[in-house]
Amino acid sequence: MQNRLFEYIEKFVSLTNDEKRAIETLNMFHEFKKGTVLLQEGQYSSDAYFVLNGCLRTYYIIDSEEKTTEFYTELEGISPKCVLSKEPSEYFVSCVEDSIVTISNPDMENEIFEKFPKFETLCRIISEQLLAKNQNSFDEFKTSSPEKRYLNLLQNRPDLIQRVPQHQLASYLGITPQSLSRLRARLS
Amino acid sequence: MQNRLFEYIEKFVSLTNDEKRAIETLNMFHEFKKGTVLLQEGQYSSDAYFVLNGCLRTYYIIDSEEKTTEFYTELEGISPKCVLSKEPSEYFVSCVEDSIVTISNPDMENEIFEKFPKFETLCRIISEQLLAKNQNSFDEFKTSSPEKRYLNLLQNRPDLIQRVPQHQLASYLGITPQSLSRLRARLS
DNA sequence: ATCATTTCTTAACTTAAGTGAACGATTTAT
DNA sequence: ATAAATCGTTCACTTAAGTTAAGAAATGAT
Repeated sequence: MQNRLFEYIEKFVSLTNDEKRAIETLNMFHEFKKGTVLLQEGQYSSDAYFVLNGCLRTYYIIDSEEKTTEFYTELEGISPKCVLSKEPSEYFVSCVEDSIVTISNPDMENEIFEKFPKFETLCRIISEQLLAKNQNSFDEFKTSSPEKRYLNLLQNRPDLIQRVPQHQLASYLGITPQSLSRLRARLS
Repeated sequence: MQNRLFEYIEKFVSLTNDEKRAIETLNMFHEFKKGTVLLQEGQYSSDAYFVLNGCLRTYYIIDSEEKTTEFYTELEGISPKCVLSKEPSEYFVSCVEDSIVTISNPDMENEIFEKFPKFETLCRIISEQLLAKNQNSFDEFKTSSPEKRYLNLLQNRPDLIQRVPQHQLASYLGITPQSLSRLRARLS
């Protein structure tokens, strides 16, 4: 699993053995069972998650209904809003599957940044890319109908449709589970 | 206008006179008339924009219809996707009002980063914050009905409803201009 | 100032999403 | 293994959004 992390990082910057060792000593690797809640609504937390294996999801509970807003699979990371805002979290993070995840926090990051400024460059680049990607997803969402969004998902993340329960997918698509069920029936 | 930029930056990091002068020599300040198109669909560009005064919007043309996805007003920045992807832009950027804008590009940024590493920290922090903000907006969008989204907008960016044409607001809310018109009638 | 274009609203109609409820199917807990 | 809870689908009904069209209002161009 370490290797998977290093390979990911080396898509952006090269790593010396020293740097790899520095990462290893941080002891960031954690394993969780399906259903484990990593972050609760209302909780203060400074933890960011990076998925090495498995699947996490973020969801709100609104009018006692779960509203899933995002799924994070292999090599995707979540830096929850509450980490930056330092306010209680508005949403939950939990494991859709058994998952292997790294957990880090700003203190660890700053420590690494000081020793190896390269990592700050890494984080800047990744943030910029995630922002562009997120903006793009948002644009696609705004400019598409639920049906188009579902077809899009089939194209771009077919794995999600397999590994994630329908009712979680539904709110991810901005609709009710019933509508998704109908939509699927309509398409076949 | 320079001052407005410095004040913004100094919300994140303090600036020495040296650093201010370095920024000034970059000559980033530009003034545009309402309606000016800064970026065309299909165009390659490495320019990022930061609004000091006025309002920019990003929009797609889909089936010969304009779909507005975002508005950028005072102290908001756009780093178009095509700058990072190095592919032709999928969308347009134009001025909703007469606007004063800084234009920068990765070369300028890297030059500054080398001289003043502090600016890379600045950019990382801003990216991280924008990402969190963008994710939050996306979440709100997904979990709200068009009506709720409109009411939200009234709350959070009432200025936009004044300064921006209805039909541009409509696609920003993910609906047609007719639906927005109806929705407004319904609410009063 | 006038004309042309664009924008906003309204209306009638169609289509799809929300809602509430029911019923197997599946999963989870004991 | 069995009961309980959750999940996915279907149905009938309601509500709202998409679509097409038309006309009034506002804006922009000459």
